[in-house]
Amino acid sequence: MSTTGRGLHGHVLETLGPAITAGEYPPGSVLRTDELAQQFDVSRSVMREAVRVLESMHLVESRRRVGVTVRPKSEWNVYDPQVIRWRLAGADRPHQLRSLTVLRSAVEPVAAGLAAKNATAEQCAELTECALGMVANSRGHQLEGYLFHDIAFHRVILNASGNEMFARLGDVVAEVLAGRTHHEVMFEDPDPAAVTLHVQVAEAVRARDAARAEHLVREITVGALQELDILAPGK
Amino acid sequence: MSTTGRGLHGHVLETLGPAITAGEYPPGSVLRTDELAQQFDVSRSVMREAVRVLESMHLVESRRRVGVTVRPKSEWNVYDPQVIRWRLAGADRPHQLRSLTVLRSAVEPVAAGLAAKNATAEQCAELTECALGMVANSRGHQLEGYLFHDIAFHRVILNASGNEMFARLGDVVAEVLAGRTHHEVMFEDPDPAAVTLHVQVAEAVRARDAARAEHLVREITVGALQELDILAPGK
DNA sequence: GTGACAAATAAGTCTGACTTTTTCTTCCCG
DNA sequence: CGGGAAGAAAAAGTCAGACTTATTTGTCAC
Repeated sequence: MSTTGRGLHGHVLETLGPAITAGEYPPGSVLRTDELAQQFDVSRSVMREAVRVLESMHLVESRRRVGVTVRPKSEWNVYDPQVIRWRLAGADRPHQLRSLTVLRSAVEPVAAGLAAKNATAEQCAELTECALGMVANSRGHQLEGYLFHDIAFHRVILNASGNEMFARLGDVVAEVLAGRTHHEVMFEDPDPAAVTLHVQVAEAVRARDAARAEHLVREITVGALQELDILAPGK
Repeated sequence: MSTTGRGLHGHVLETLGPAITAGEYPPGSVLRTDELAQQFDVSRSVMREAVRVLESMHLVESRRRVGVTVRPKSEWNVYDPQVIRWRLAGADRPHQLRSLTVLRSAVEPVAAGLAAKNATAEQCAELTECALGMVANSRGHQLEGYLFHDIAFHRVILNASGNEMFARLGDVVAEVLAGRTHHEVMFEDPDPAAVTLHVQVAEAVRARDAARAEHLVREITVGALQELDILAPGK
C-alpha cells in the first residue's frame, strides 16, 4: 500500500512526513539538517534528499543560514497522495476525510456525466459488473466484498470520464470508501437506496444519459456527505 | 512566479521536469544518474536530489542496477503545481488546459455554493469589489485589469468555500485564466454576459443563496468550456 | 540612529571510496 | 538440450569530510 518506504531516505520520510502533517512541528518551526541527520542516524546526504522531497511537497522551506522551516498548512500540496495518506493516518484524519468527501461531491457527478458520453463498451460492462457485485454483497454483513466492488465502481467512473485529473482521484476515493468501512462505525449492511442508485448509474451510463448519470451520482455523494454529518455533526 | 529555481538542483529540475512532462523521454526510458550529472555539469549529490524530487512526483522511478525509468503519464502526480506549470509551458499545454477547465467546471460551482454558506462579511465585500473591478475593466481593451480582478474573484470564492482542497486550486484557476488572456487569442473585450454573471454571483453569496450561487458559477464554467470548444473543436 | 563592515552560521556543493541490490552471464550437471 | 546455481557486472545507495556561499546578526564608527 505505501509507496515510499524504499531506501533510507524513504524511512526518514515515513517518520518526518506524518509528524509534520500531524502538526507536531508548528508552522515556522525551524529544523536543522545536521541535527535531523543525527536524530535519524543517517548521513547528511540522505537527510538532504528527504528534505528536498518535503520541500517539493511544500511542507517545508529550506533557506540558507536559517534552516528548514515548516510551512503553514495552507501552503501544503494537499493533493499529493503521500500527504493525503499521512494526514489520513494521523490526528487530522476526520478533517481530511471531510475535505475529501466534499471534493468527491464536486468531482464525481461531473465525472459520471462525462463517463456517460465517453465510456467504452468494455467500461460499461465493468460498471454493470461492479454494480451487480455490490448488490450481491449488500446483505449479510459482507462488507469487504461490498467495499471491493464499490471502489472498483467509482474507479471505473473516474477513468471512463476521459479526464486525467479525475482519473487520478481514484486512489483518493478508494481511501475514503475504505476508511468509511474500516475506521468509521459500520455495523449495518449498506443503505439499500445507495445500492439501487449505483445500479441505476450503470444503466444511465450504458444508455448514454449524461444528465441522469450526473444526477444519480450527485445523490450518492449527497448521501456520503449526510453520513459525515451524522457521525460528526456541527460546522 | 516560478517557485523552484533555487539552488543547483532547482535548475536541473527546471530543465528535466519540463522535458519529461513534455514526453521527450517516452515512458520506460532509462536515465542514469551519473550520466545526467555529467550532462548538467553538477555533482552526483545534486543530481540525486533532483531525481528524488522527480520520484516524489511519480514522474520517474529509481531502481537499483536499472537506473531511473520514466513512468507513464497515467501515474504522474498531475495535481502537483509544479507538474501543472511544466505541462502548461510545454507542448501538452492545450490538453492540460482542457483538463483543468473541466476540473474547474466540477469544483467551482460547488465551491460557490459552500461560499454562500460560509463566506465572512469581509469575503463578501472582497467579492463585490472584485466584481466591480471586472465591470470597470470590461470595456476598452483593459484586459490586464480585467484578468486581475477575475483571478481575485475566483480565488475568493475558492477560499470562502472553507474547503482546503478547493482553496489550493486558486493557483490553478489563476493559471488557466491568465493563459486564456495571454496565450489564447483574446482581441475582444470580455463577454458582457460573463461579467454580469460574476456580479450576480457576488450578490447571491452576499444573500446566502447557495443554490443560486452554484447555478450561476455553473453557467460561468459552462461558458469557459464552450470557449475551449470554439478554439479547439472536436473530442 | 544609520550605514558599512566583519563574524558567525547553516545550507549548499563536490569528491571519492565503499556497500548493496538486482540483473545478466556463464557454465556445469542432469 | 534445458535448467539452475554460482559468479560477475552494473548502477543506485550510503557515508564521511572538506570546502563554498549566501544570509543574518552584531558591532563599531560616523
